[in-house]
Amino acid sequence: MLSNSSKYAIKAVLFLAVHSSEENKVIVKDIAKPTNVPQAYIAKLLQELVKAKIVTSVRGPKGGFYLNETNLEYSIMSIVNVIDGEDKLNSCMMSLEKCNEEKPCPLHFALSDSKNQILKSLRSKSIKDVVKEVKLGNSFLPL
Amino acid sequence: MLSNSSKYAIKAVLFLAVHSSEENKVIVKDIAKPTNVPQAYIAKLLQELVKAKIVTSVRGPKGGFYLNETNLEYSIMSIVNVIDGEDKLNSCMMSLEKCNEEKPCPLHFALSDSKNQILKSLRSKSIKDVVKEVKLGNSFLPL
DNA sequence: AAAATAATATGATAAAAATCATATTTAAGA
DNA sequence: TCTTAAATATGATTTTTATCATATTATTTT
Repeated sequence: MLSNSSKYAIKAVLFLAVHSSEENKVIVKDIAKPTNVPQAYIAKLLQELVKAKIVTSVRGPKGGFYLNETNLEYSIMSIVNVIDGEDKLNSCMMSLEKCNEEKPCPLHFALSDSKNQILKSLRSKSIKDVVKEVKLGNSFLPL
Repeated sequence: MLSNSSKYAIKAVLFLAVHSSEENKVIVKDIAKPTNVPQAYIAKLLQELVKAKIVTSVRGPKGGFYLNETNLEYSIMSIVNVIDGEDKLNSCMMSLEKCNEEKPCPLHFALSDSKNQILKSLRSKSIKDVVKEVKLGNSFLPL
């Protein structure tokens, strides 16, 4: 459902959301280690996120990555969309072209409600929301 | 979430559930075509399903695949378990080792309820149940 | 201006998943 | 018993995904 790449990207963004700011940028190495993601790999994903304006970067000494206020407003879904593409999550779970509400496939009712709920959650939850929960101690970040 | 292989396997099994019987066996070619699955590929998956006793096979002329009464009792989940392995679906959606109810990861609440619901559906729905729904016209089989 | 430090761009390699091909075994029917 | 039609076993190839490596560009500091 979520690709490895998406999971990595989410991890990196959440890490930045909690640990970075414009005054406190974080370099790839220091994102890779605590999130358990190969450095060169996360570097590549971060580049895509920067292009999509979900993450902010500054080159050179004292440079690094951070999330600004605008970045924090993005939804978790938007991260997935950038990395895996828009349609990936939106299709029938059996990958059946012809499946729809009028002609549902045999697993449609078993799966689609729950899947839609997942989509809704990912769309409605912003990065900022997640940070809030972590700060309140409702969820945890050993990524 | 579901691998391509699992989706193919489910398609093949559902096709057999509706179109086969001991008196009316179906050969790979005639499973591959209507389900839109490459023949050599589905043949391999069917072998695994036969080993797991979810599908019955007979070799030689007049041979082929079919589902007997026992086969029909298996759940959709059991197909997935055979093809993708037992744990695949049971792990945290972020693939975080340390995520659990006491120390939930940031996406735990957003995702785990829905995911558990999907698991429950897949576990409780038998192949026979699906056939019933198709026969009642509640769902459709152009796979 | 030069040196150092960081991201960025690009592409190579490795691993996994999906797909294809072929020889072997089994059972039916002539 | 021989031929034929089917599954089965095995492994090769291709494609996709994941991972690694390196040269380039931008920015700060000296």
